[in-house]
Amino acid sequence: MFSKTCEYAIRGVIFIAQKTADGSRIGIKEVAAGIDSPEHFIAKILQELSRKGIIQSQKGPTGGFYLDAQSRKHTLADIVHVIDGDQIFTGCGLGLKQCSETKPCPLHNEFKKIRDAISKLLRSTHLGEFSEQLEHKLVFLKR
Amino acid sequence: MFSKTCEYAIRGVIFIAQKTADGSRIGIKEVAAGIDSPEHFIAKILQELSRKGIIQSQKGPTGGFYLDAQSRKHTLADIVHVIDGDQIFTGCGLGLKQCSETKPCPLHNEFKKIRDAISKLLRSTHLGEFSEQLEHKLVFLKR
DNA sequence: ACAATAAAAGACAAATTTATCTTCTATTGG
DNA sequence: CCAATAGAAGATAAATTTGTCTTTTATTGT
Repeated sequence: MFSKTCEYAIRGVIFIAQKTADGSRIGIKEVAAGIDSPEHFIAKILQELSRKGIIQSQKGPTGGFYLDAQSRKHTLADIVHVIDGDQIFTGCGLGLKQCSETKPCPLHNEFKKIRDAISKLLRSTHLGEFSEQLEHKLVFLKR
Repeated sequence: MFSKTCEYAIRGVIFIAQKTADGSRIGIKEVAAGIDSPEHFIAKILQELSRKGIIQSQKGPTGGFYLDAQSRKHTLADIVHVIDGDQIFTGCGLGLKQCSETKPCPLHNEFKKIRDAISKLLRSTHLGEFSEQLEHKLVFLKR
């Protein structure tokens, strides 16, 4: 469904949201350990999300990653869009570029329903929700 | 959603179903041209599906690929299962191996609905349906 | 039996994704 | 201002997926 990179991205951001609900920052090593991912790999991913304004980062001592008020309004769809592009939102299930409403592949309408369900889910899940969850179930972000 | 290999597989089998609805056989070159895929690549995919009994093949002159009565009862789910495994049917959307009903990831229940919709679609689409379609819209299997 | 045909199989190569390692830059506290 | 800290960035490498090429095997019609 998502690339591995995107899976790490979502897990990482959820972890950050949960761990920095009080406005504090969290270091990359802690994130990597928290979601059981390669440190430098998740670092690059978070840098990308930071550049795009989906999350915030701060260099130097006491630095780390966190979410500001604006970021908490972002959705999972924003993350997926930055990392995997819009393939999952608009792409044909059979990988056909020319597939469209007017020239549909044999499964176009069926796939459309599923794509729409995925889009709706991702667009309606805001990052702030994860900060607000009382029971974080952190262990379940590890593989 | 699917690997490229799996996309080719589905497109290839639909094409074969449409082209051999009369019980005839179709050569690998024609299939490759028909779905705009690398010849040897789709060949390997169809060989695998043939070994697993999802489609039939015949060597030698007048040989080629086709579907028998039994194969027409197979579903898209069977193809996906052979090529991509059961990840799409049962896997966690965030790639977590330990994610389950009792230890769910933060998106488990939401992803479950989507997985179920995909499963239902794939399991309910039988290969025979494509043989029976009057208007084949063959061009829409090409990229 | 023989030559032609077409799928099967195996080796190899390119491309993409995933992961690692090293160096650079910004920030903080003393 | 300096040393320590921590993210940013770039280069490199491993693994996986995708694609290509060559040889083998089975089948057919003559």
